[in-house]
Amino acid sequence: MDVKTLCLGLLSFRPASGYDLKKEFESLFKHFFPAGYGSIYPALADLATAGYVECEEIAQQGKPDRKVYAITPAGQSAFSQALAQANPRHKLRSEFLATIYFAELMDADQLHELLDNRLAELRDAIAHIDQVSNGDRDLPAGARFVAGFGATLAAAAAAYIEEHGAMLLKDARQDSRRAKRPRRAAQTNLETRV
Amino acid sequence: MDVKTLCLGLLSFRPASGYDLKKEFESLFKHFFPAGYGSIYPALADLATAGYVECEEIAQQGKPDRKVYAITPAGQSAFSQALAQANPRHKLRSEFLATIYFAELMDADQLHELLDNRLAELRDAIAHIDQVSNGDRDLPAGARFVAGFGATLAAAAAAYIEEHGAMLLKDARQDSRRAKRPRRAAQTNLETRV
DNA sequence: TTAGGCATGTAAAGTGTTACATGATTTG
DNA sequence: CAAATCATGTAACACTTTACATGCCTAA
Repeated sequence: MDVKTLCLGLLSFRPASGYDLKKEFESLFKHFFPAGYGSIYPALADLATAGYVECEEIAQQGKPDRKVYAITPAGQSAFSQALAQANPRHKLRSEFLATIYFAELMDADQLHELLDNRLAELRDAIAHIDQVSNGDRDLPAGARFVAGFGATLAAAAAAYIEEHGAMLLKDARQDSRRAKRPRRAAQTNLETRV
Repeated sequence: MDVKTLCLGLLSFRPASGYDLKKEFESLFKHFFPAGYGSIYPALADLATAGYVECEEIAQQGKPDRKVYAITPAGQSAFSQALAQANPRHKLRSEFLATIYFAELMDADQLHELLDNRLAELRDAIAHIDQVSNGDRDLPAGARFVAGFGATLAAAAAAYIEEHGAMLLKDARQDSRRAKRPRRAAQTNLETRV
């Protein structure tokens, strides 16, 4: 399942332009399947070439034509097949964890910042998901499941960092260049919560 | 932080061959930063060209020379800089969740299989992490944090699927072509646990 | 008047995945 | 006897990311 297939799937709900699709990617998909214009526009062009979608151009004043894509019967069946495909993957690549792995080589301030940033991102993600899923009262079951999944995992990640972040700090280097400055880290979420 | 940088980081602990590094990637990194030979070998070649590592070739009988790479001072400082870099990302791309998003377009058997497969993968991941981290009693703090993080999140994901998987099944299509067969799904983890 | 939203795309660069290619030794 | 482990790498392919390129309208 690549961006192209996902676009096709979204078009199976309703016709949309590339711009519209980008907004959908920004809302729920943002945290588990991000995509930018650079992926979406070429994907739509490919889908049109394959005959899976049809494009209606709507002229506008002062803006480029709005190109609204609609799925075709061929597209519907192609998407069904894609859904039925055996093994959808769940790929994670975390530079955050890779960095933490080398915690002993970092000084305490660096580590603090790293953990705090990640915590902030996780809280933003949770807020974002809540906002998106509360905005739409009757979200379909699939969307609700996905939103709940995302929020739950983000909460678990945040809780883990809060509970276990301290164990990294103990071992971390005290960087002499920084030790004399008042500890900026003292005001962080981490310190106040752990 | 790409595969190249991570290889450099691993070499900062001890010298190793590409084959050795692959094994390290298979152990703890497997679930949050996977890499294959196709990434590792070119990475080592690039690092050597950049002067960040040095290679000692050890002749062997019946096997290609074993090339053991060791980090250089230049490599050490390059890696330190990479660690200090502000914003390590945490990238997720889940075809699993993308598929679930379209749950209403799938029939119940398909969904069951999908959820069960994912549950099985999560349990394997947890078992794998436990095995790896119990194998080594005095794992450094960074590694312990990462292992715990992975196991915790996998457990949270599994729990979420067990608790909320049923809400997808209710809405799912009953596929008439399959309805008459004895329900294979009846023996799954999901059914017995939810 | 400035920032943000609307609206399209292209091109190059960067990365990673998969398949290919080879072959001896050890373990069950 | 078969499968796994040891051991290296290349080449093609796929895919995404980022930067570039353009330009009007609306709301604060």
